[in-house]
Amino acid sequence: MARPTIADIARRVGVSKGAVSFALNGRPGVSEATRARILQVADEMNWRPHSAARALGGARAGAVGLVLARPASTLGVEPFFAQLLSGLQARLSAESMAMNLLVVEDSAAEIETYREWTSAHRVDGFVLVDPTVRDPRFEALEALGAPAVVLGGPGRFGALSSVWADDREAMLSVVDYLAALGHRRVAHVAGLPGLRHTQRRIRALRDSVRRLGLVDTVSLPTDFSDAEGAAATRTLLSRPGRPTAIVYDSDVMALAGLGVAGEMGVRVPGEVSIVSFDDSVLTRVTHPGITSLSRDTIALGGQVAEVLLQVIADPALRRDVKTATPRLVVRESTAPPAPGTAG
Amino acid sequence: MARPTIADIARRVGVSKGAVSFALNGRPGVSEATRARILQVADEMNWRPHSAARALGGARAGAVGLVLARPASTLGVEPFFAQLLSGLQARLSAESMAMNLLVVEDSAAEIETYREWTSAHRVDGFVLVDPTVRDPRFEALEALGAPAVVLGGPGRFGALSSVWADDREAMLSVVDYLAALGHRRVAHVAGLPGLRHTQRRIRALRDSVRRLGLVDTVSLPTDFSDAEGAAATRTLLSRPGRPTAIVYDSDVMALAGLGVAGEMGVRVPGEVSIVSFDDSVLTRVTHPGITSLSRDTIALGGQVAEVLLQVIADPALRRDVKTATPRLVVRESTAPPAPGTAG
DNA sequence: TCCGGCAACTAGAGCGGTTTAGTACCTCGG
DNA sequence: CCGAGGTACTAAACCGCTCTAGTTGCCGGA
Repeated sequence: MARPTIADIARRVGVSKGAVSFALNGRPGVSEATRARILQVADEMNWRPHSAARALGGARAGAVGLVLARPASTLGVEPFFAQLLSGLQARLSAESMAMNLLVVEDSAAEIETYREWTSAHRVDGFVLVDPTVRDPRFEALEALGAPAVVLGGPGRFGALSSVWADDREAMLSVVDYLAALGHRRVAHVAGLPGLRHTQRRIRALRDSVRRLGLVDTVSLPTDFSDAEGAAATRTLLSRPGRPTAIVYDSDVMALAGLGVAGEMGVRVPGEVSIVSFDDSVLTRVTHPGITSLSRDTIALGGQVAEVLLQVIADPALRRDVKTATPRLVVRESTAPPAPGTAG
Repeated sequence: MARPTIADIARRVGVSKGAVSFALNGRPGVSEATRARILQVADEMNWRPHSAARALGGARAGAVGLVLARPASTLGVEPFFAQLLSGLQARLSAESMAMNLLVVEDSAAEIETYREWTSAHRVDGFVLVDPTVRDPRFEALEALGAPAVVLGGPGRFGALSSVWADDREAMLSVVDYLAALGHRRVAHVAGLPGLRHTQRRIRALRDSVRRLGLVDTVSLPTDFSDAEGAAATRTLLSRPGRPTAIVYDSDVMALAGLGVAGEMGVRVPGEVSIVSFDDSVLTRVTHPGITSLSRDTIALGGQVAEVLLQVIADPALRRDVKTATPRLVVRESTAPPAPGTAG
């Protein structure tokens, strides 16, 4: 027998489709005896709901959407997304919610996908990542009236809810640590300049200069690729008055930087200290291990999912959840600067 | 105005719903003039198809499913999936097909997901990865009659189509290269022992012993994690008569192995050569760079998508596509063995 | 002139659920 | 013994789209 429908169950039990629907959805209108009988028959017939039919009636789609406007190559190397994804799904699957994932070219395509999926009732809500400085996605999503959660830093995302970490505080803790070790020339290999968190980190570093009396700090923007991370490192290490410590916005770039230092014969941490803003297996596995800011990305995914579920349940709701600030895990890539270089 | 339906368009143009449906789907039954008018109005009203309604009629769901039964932590570190994903989507999005992704605990949960998504018409077909030696998923999918493509090695996957690479040939090419450099003691840090490709690689290595007159080859299975990769490396390098070359089944493990060698003061490639079975940014970025088998994973994803689309279009079809065998990219982690260690 | 055939369209059933309006029956107070 | 009110159910509309069967009008051939 092909897929059974509630009509099949109704016939077999000898009740109406409506009664079956009530019973299967646990709502009042049927006696306990009838409900039990219907559930038993549904189970025997191996019935499963037809999500399309449900969605048609205006009910939940039973899925959330995540659209990424990042080049595929960038996606590949960062553990961040995979971990975020599994954290999201751990929470979502408890609610039998699926996840629609799409990788697109740019944010225009991303917005078009939001339109299509909303119109098509394909998803009940969206997760947004990588908020940029003047991000057209917020307005578009608000216009669509689709529930959404932004994963980003502090600040406003239109009327959208958010889950955020304090990048500023994290950067300050890194620079405080380096300054305490005696470093005065700290450089920063940043990520995409358009991203909000890149801006926040750059600003936090600049503020540290004044506060801690550092000299000569600089932030070089990159596209997060290993190639640009390596190039930026090469630039920094070739300068007269080279930095004694470099902070990288991602673990892949930190790793690339470590490679460049080795290549140039610059000892780590003897001549330059290295800190990564992201922790992952990569930072643990290298030799020397890389001092990193560590956070529980899987838990972060769970929090995002939680907030999204709440917003889906009550679209009028708006929540802004601050997550734990990443803490610094010290490994072998950081040490006090060599005497004579610290000026 | 809320989301427009084809009925709204029909009313506005002054034709029936059926005519609108014909026009929008590019099928005969309306004149060119009417079709143009309908398309124009649809565009003006910003109409988008409601995929649930389409799926209800028994038509395509407009999505494919990828269910991964891997621990989230393993997922994170390998660029492989992200690249595969983007390759899949590049091809699928040309057909406006979306992708439903789910990470589950084990293959029982995976099979249950296949049941649910098939019943619910949520997807039109599936991509299967990580085929194991006696894999229950093939039978389950055949019973469901769902179109599917297995990404794996040569061999039968029940009646399912497949896209496969020749692991055996790849392993042989690695061992040939190492033997040509003069290595006689080659070790292998393998992946999960239950996976078919792990078995094939182990067998290929064993066969090389006889063919090339190597001594003392060994394959240590792992769970693909950096921890087990490091542990296996430690074991191998502590042995009397330690190997002069180690082949790793993944880039993360090769990286971990490189770290362990550094820790133990074993020079790479002076005292031990290292080869990774997977190429990615990680192998390029380290110092020394790791010699690796390289393949175009994004293109691979495209091929899988192509075959899946064909099988969805004609479920009776069965295709087995062999992909290009990975080619060896030599970097600095391999060299002839030091004199006196090669025996 | 009439009819067959075709192009261009319409009407409406159907997909598998949900939901509302309505009905039959039971119970209980007065 | 009657009617109000609650419970347990049925019938059917409805969601947006597809697709089949039918209808209309026009053209060309005998």
